[in-house]
Amino acid sequence: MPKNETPGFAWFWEGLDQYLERMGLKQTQQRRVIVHHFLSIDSHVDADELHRQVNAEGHDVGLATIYRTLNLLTEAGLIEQKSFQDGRSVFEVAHPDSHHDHLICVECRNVVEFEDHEIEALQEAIAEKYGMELKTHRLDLFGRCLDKEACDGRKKILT
Amino acid sequence: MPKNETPGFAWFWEGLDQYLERMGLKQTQQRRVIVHHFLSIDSHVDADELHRQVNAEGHDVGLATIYRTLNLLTEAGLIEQKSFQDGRSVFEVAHPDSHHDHLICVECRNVVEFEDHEIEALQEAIAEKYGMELKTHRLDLFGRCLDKEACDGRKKILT
DNA sequence: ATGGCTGCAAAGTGTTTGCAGCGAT
DNA sequence: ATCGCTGCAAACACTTTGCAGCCAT
Repeated sequence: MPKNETPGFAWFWEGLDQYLERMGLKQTQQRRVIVHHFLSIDSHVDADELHRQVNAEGHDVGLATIYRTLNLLTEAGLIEQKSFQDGRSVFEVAHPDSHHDHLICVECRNVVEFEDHEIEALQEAIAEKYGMELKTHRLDLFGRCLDKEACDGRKKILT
Repeated sequence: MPKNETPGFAWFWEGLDQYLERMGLKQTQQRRVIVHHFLSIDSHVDADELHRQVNAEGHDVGLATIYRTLNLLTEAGLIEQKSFQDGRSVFEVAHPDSHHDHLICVECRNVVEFEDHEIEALQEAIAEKYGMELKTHRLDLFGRCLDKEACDGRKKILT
C-alpha cells in the first residue's frame, strides 16, 4: 500500500510523519493501514468498527493496535475523540480550521455535521463572562427527522 | 430520616412516589437515603462519589444499589445522565423547565452551569434548516480558568 | 543492533446482573 | 405471604497494559 493513497489528505499524512519524527516513533505497516482506512471512511468510527473494517480487507491487525493508533493520532492532534451516547468513543478527523457540530436523529441515528459561526461567537462570550478562556466545545443537537420515510429506511439498517 | 427532608424538592419526592406507585415498585430505606443525599448535593455527581458520600454518613449502601437507584430515577425522568468525556457518567436533577449547559475547565475539571436563550434559538433554526425537529441538545464548552490560582487549588483536590 | 511496535491475553475501568436472603406492602 | 429490593460477587463492555518476540530505523 503506497504511503499516500488517500487523496486530499496529504496534510494528514505529513502531520503524522512530522509527529512520529518529533517523538522518535516509527512508521509501520499497521499504522499505515489503519490510517488509510480511517481516512477512507471520513466520518466518525469507533475502534471496534474500524478494527472490523480493516481486517475485513484481509489484514490482521490487533484491536489493541487500533486503540494505540487512535490514541496516538489523538495525541498528535490529527483526530478527535468524542463520546455520543455512552460507553464507546468515536473518532473523527480533526479538520484544522472548521470545527463542526452534530445534529443527530434519535430515531435513525443519522448524523449531520454543521457549523455555525453565530453560535461560536456566543460561546466565546459566555466563556468570557464566566472568566474562562475557551479552548474547544461540543455541541450535539438531538432531534427527529421530519422526513419520516427516509428516517424509517435508515432505521431498518441499524443492527 | 423523614421522608421529605429536602426543602424545595417536594416535587421530586412526589414524582418519585408517583413513579413507584405507577410501576408497582417500593419505597425503601436505601432509596430514601440515596435520593436525600443526591438532592442535598444539587449538582452533578457520579455514582462512585455519591456512594462514598452516602456511606461516609454511616450508611451501608451497596454501589450496585446506587446504580440501580440512579437508573430508576433516570427512567422516572427525575434526573438526567450525562457523559462528559472520560468513562464515567454524571447525574443531575432534571429541572423540568430550564435546560442548562456546561462550561468545563480542562485543568481543574470544575464545571459551571449556564443557560443561553440566544444559542437555543439558533439551535432551533439549525435543526429546521436540516429538516429536523429538535428534541434536546448538549452543549459543553471546554476551556481554562483565567483565575489560575483558584484553578490550581481545585486541581490539587483531584485524586 | 537498538528500541519502538505488535498481538495476545490479562488487567483495569465503569456499569450491570444473578442469586439467596431481607424487607415493604 | 407475596414479590420487590439489597448486598455481594461475578459478569459485562470498552479500553489499557505487560510481555516476548518482531521489525523499522
